[in-house]
Amino acid sequence: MERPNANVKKGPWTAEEDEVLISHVKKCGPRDWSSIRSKGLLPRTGKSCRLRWINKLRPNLKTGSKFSAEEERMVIQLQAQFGNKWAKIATYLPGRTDNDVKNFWSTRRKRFERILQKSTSLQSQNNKGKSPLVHHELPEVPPDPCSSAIEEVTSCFNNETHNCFSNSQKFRMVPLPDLVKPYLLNVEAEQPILEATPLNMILPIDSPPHYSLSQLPQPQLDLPFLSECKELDQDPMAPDLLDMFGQEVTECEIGQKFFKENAVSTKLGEVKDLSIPNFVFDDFPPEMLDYLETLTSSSEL
DNA sequence: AACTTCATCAACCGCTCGCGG
DNA sequence: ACCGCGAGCGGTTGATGAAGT
Repeated sequence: MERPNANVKKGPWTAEEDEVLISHVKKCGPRDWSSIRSKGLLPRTGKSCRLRWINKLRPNLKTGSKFSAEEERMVIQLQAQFGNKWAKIATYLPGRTDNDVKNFWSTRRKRFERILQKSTSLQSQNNKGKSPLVHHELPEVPPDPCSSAIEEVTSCFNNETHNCFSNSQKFRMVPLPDLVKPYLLNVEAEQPILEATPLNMILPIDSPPHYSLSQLPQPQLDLPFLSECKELDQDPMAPDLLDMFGQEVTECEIGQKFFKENAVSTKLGEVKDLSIPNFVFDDFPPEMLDYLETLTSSSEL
């Protein structure tokens, strides 16, 4: 058993340490991590050894190569589907680790937040002495029965005043592709920067190839269906559910498997999972979440 | 050239989960 | 049922280099 803090080395790995670790894995396989230290092979914790193997030494890793546009799209879609389940997402991206995906996502999140911050501070500067930005200046979008709640949330996210509670029919939209390439946001523009983006337009980014359900990459590991999803699979209600809520999924062409893995309901959590990266919701005040819950539960099955 | 800002990556930490005793 | 342990996961931090000013 490992004794904590007893002669444990931390920090960057050396080539020699890598060699030792690789030869351990060759001998014993990628397991028994803690024995590496207990046998005196390396002064590293089992945890550290495992991480080093998973993230750097494992064969067929795409180390050093940037995420392709395809991979970026996959991450966006899968994150919207699974949330921050980086390990799970990584199984759909050959050669990528959970750490890679996590780093990728947090980089974009930070970038987006920074741009949003710049954007709002610029707006408040521009609005000094003027009447504040009001909704009638913004593009008006007819409510969509399927996605209005989501669009509304999206619009609220980009509206620093959060006053969309009182005017739910007019939207200030965040074009979600900019979550991927937020540098496309024109923060200098005086005019309303963002145009309404219907939800079904969100996914195509930079003329992407179309995924079909069968084309979507399979995970590298077998991910068993959740039991409730098996039930869903056999549930005679399932076609109706697909009609009502699967539309977004099928339009997004995320894939039947994903859909099945996430029990469908109109609860807020699933709305989150199906549509918008979770961080969009992170800073919402509780009343907004309650409000969304109300919106979604009004069409409860 | 010096400084700042930003992006990327590697690694650690704390927590949870599952398993075996 | 409980406990201890190892493995795995997600969040976070720190180092480093590139790009911008």
